Amino acid sequence: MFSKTCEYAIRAMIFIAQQSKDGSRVGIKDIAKGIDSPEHFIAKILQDLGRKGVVQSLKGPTGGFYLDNSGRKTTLATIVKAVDGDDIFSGCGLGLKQCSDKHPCPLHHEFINIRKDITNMLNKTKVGDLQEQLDKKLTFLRRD
Amino acid sequence: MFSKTCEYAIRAMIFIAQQSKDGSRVGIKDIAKGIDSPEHFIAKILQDLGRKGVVQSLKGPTGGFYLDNSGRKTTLATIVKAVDGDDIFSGCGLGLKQCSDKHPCPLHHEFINIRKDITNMLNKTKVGDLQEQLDKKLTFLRRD
DNA sequence: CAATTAAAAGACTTTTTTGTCTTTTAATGA
DNA sequence: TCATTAAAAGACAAAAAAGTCTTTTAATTG
Ligand code: FES
Ligand code: FES
Repeated sequence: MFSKTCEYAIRAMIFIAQQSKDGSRVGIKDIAKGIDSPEHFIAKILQDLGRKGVVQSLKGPTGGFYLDNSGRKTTLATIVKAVDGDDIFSGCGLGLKQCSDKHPCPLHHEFINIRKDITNMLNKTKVGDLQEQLDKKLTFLRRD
Repeated sequence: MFSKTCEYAIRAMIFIAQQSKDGSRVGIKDIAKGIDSPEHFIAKILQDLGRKGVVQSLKGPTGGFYLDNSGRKTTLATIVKAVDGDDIFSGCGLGLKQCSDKHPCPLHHEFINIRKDITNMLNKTKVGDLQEQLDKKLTFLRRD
């Protein structure tokens, strides 16, 4: 469904939202531990998201990654598009070069419904909402 | 969603169902052309499906790949499982080692609905059904 | 301003996926 | 039986994804 990179990205964003909700910042090492990902790998992913304006960061002592109130409203769709591109939103399920109603693949009519559901879900789900459920210990970012 | 290998596999199975419906067989070259895939790559994929009993084949002159009436009832789920494993049927959407109701990731409750829809779709869709729509030129296996 | 801290940048390696090529095996039919 | 045909098998290569490591840049604080 999503690339590993994208899975880590989503998990990291939720973790950052949680850890920075009081206005503080969270470092790469804590993020890597918090979401159980390779430290240098998630660093690279977040730097990329930083350049794209999806996450904010600050260097130096007391520095780290954080999300402000507007960042907490970021949807999963924004993250997925930034990391994996928009294949999942508009690509053909059977790998034809173009998905098209006029020239549909055998799976098209079944697939577009699923694709629409995925799109809706990603568009409506905000990082902040997921972080709130995490705070209530209703969900988890890693398996211990 | 699916690997390239799996996309080619599904397209090839539908093409084979179409070309062998009169009891004849279809060769690798025709399959590769018919679904616009690399010839040697789809050969390897089909040999794999052959070993797993998902497609039938015969060597020598007049040989090739074919599907009998029972093979035409093969579901997409069978093909996807044979090629990509069952990650899409039971894996966690955010990459946790295990998907679990007791220890859900932040996306779990949204994700399981989509996963269920995908599973249902793959379970109910048979190669033969897709082939019939292809015959009526309602759908296509390649872009020209 | 100097030492320290932490992200940014980027080179590099490993693994997986995708794709190619050659040789072998089996079936057919003249 | 022997030449031909076509898949099976398996080695090999290229590209992409995933992961690691080192050096540079920027912010903070004493
Ligand atoms: S053409 Fe394949 S999903 Fe639309
Ligand atoms: S735990 Fe992530 S989808 Fe179920």
